[in-house]
Amino acid sequence: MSTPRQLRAREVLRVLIADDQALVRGAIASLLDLEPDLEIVSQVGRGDEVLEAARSTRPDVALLDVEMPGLDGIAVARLLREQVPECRSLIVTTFGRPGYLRLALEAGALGFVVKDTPSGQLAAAVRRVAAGDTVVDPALAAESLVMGASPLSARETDVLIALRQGGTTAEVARLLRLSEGTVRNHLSAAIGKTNARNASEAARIAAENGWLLTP
Amino acid sequence: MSTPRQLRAREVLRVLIADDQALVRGAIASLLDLEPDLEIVSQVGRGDEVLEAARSTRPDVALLDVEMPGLDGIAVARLLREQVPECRSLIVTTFGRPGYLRLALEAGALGFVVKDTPSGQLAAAVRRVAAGDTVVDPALAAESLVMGASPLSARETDVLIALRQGGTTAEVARLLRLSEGTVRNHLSAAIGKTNARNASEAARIAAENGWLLTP
DNA sequence: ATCTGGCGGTGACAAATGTCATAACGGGTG
DNA sequence: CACCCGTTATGACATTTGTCACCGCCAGAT
Repeated sequence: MSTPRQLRAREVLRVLIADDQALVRGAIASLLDLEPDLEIVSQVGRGDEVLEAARSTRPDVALLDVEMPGLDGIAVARLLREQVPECRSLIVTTFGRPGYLRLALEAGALGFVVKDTPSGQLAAAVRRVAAGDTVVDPALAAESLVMGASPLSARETDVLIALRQGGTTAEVARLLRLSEGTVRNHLSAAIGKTNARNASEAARIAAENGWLLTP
Repeated sequence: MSTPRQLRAREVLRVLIADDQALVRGAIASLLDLEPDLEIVSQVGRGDEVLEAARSTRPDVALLDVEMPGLDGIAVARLLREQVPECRSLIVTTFGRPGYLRLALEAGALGFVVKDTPSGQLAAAVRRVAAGDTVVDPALAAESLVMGASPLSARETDVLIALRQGGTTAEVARLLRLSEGTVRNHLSAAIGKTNARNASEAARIAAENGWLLTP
């Protein structure tokens, strides 16, 4: 039934895996290695190591975690699109942040699945992305539509990001070279837009919606 | 090639896997299935489904994620210890919270590894736990010693937990049936003990240290 | 029985945070 | 050009949050 006579060069799909948790990375590799038409050609644990690995091992598909040290998976997808365009990106992430999906697609990723999709479907997603189809988690797609894009302005986003790292507003002001009053203004706007009741809740809500990635 | 003539009863170790992320769960299963002496007898995605699965499938070792809906992995380990004592527990967690380790050992878990240990070592950890040895991530063990037990009183812990769910102190007070002033006092104490600069930072620090699990 | 120390609680006070009005500046857009 | 929007900034003000002194309770020690 399969077609042994079609001796295309593209019979075996070369796959790169990027995930910061070694155990998960190895486990996914062993899962995909069971498929005869998939070959794991590279495994990396940091976002900023993907590009070099992709250049040297020429994968057809890159499985990218979003949360990684060095560089997040969405930024990596953007780089791959520009510099290694023959490698398609499939984002595989822990949290179903609706905003991540939109950013990922804008960054040129073809696929987006969350880590609690059935493990049997991953190989199928890889094949479809390799073929040029887009693969998107349906539940997340729906949520992403209602949620829409981030309502936060660029500066408001910066302030929330800084707030999650340094603690107080005074420190945020110093970090961003702003006056304290300005920081409070941005925070007040962000609190209103996120329907939060204080700054830390606003930061939490924004993070949960995937609005704190620099686009 | 395998050894059909060595018909020992204990030749194959029966393993249960509990993790809320289906993809990770399946991937770990396929990783361990490569080992001829390990057999995956059960996979569950919720903490409160483990006990029933353990009773019906009689595993030798249970791999338990800490973060799970229904019941956290440490509480599950405690239950297994009491009600299915022949099943040893191995905690496999995403975050290396030092406090988790201590709680896990107190709950009767024999092993504790974080998800960024090399994937090749997982099978070895399973075998050692099955044999009754304790397996602990060395880096985490050292950190756990310096960190020690939680400095927070029971009530302070309650307040921080409530703060992470409801937003403002007023809501925390209503949730816990306390006066607002009392909540502020507990928070002040917690802020001092954690060297934080405001309540939300204290909550974050306590969570990162694994001090917010009800022991 | 009395002392003592930790914990939980109350109220007063100080400091930080959130809100609002206002204004100047620059970049786009009609 | 006039206009709108985002950014930065200031000052005034209400509210929330953090700190502290003090009190009552209970358990263990003396």
